Amino acid sequence: MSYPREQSIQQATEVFWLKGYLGTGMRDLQTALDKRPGSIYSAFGSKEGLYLEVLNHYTGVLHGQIMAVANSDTPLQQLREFLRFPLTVEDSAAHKIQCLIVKTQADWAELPQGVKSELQAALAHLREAFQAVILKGRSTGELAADIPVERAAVWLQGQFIAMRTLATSVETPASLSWMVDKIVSDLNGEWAQ
Amino acid sequence: MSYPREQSIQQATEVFWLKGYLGTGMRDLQTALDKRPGSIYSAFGSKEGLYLEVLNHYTGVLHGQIMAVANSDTPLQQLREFLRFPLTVEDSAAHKIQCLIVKTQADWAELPQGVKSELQAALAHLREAFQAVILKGRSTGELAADIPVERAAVWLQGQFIAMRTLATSVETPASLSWMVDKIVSDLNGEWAQ
DNA sequence: GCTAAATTTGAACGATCGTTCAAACCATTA
DNA sequence: TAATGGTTTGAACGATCGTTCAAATTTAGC
Repeated sequence: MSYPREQSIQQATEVFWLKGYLGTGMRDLQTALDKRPGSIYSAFGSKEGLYLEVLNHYTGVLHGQIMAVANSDTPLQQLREFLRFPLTVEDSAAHKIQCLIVKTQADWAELPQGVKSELQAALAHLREAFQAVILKGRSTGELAADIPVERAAVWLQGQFIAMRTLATSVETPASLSWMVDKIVSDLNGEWAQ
Repeated sequence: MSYPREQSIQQATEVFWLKGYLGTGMRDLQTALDKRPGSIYSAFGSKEGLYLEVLNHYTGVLHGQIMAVANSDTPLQQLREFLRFPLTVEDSAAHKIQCLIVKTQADWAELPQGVKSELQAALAHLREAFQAVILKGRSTGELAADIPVERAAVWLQGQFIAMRTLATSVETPASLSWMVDKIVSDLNGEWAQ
């Protein structure tokens, strides 16, 4: 009984990811989920409620991917693959290059309070995962022992945003893969205090 | 007679910058410009037409700022100040931290074609300015002679996006000013081919 | 097979969207 | 003063927005 709910969340994710929170209408969602408005409202309460579930699910998956990087034996090597992956999606899924969280963040002033706070929480949650990557890299020796962990985590999140934003505005995202190497290289660059 | 037009564009910029293209309604604009719908439509044709003028004006100003960096004698020093500046805006203007172009880019799938192409052009135009900064830095010796110019320009645009996006989601943007130093330092970091 | 509870349906609501246009207004010239 | 040409006005349009809810349908228990 809660299986179709999971399915609805995935279909809604597709729409929100493509059109954004403001740009997605209830009628888009009715089409995507093949459900009438009353069903959606009885299951999720509101457009915001549905989006919050989408966002939480999305964040959980992304967090899991980053933690898998952190938990590997060669985190920096895995980080490379994690960063490179979105550059390789086919054209038909080009909207998936940009992170759903960053995309929604852009509409900040117009978002309902519930979405705002959940976005903040999602960003903080992912930052923890990036921090775990840094810590693990330090323990495997792939990163210098004196790298400032919190700053590096923020910075890494920034590089993640930069690459994915640039990639959305470029014809062949894969041509940006040199940036992955620069990110990893700069991680071991200067961190002057 | 075209002075109030300039003024209207500036007032419209404020609204679009705060609320985004989708989030801004004609009624928001009517209030901000203190004009009735007919006046706005006779002057700008449509919401899209007004936004295009806003975007072009905005891009021109930003381009000018970056070119001023490129034309200075110490471009890297000026780049520092250019990058640091948005981190110092007062709370009431927090929406000005994020670049209007990047903000609008996030709504890509929902934008009218005219806005899409103008956004692409704006990004390319600014990239040229960043490229001029790199070239000048190379010629003053602040940058290594063998730095890959085009890649560095793209990368610099990415760092610009990263910093401003991170800064919008942080309580005290000024606390990110260490990132400015890292950007300049990484500019002289590895650019392995 | 019958009943009760849970779920789904889809027409319809009021609000707001971008936009239009006849009428009112204003400045300039005759 | 009267006529003219350009602006500005603001009520109103059709479309779409998020949402509601009584009725129809499906499901579960006996």
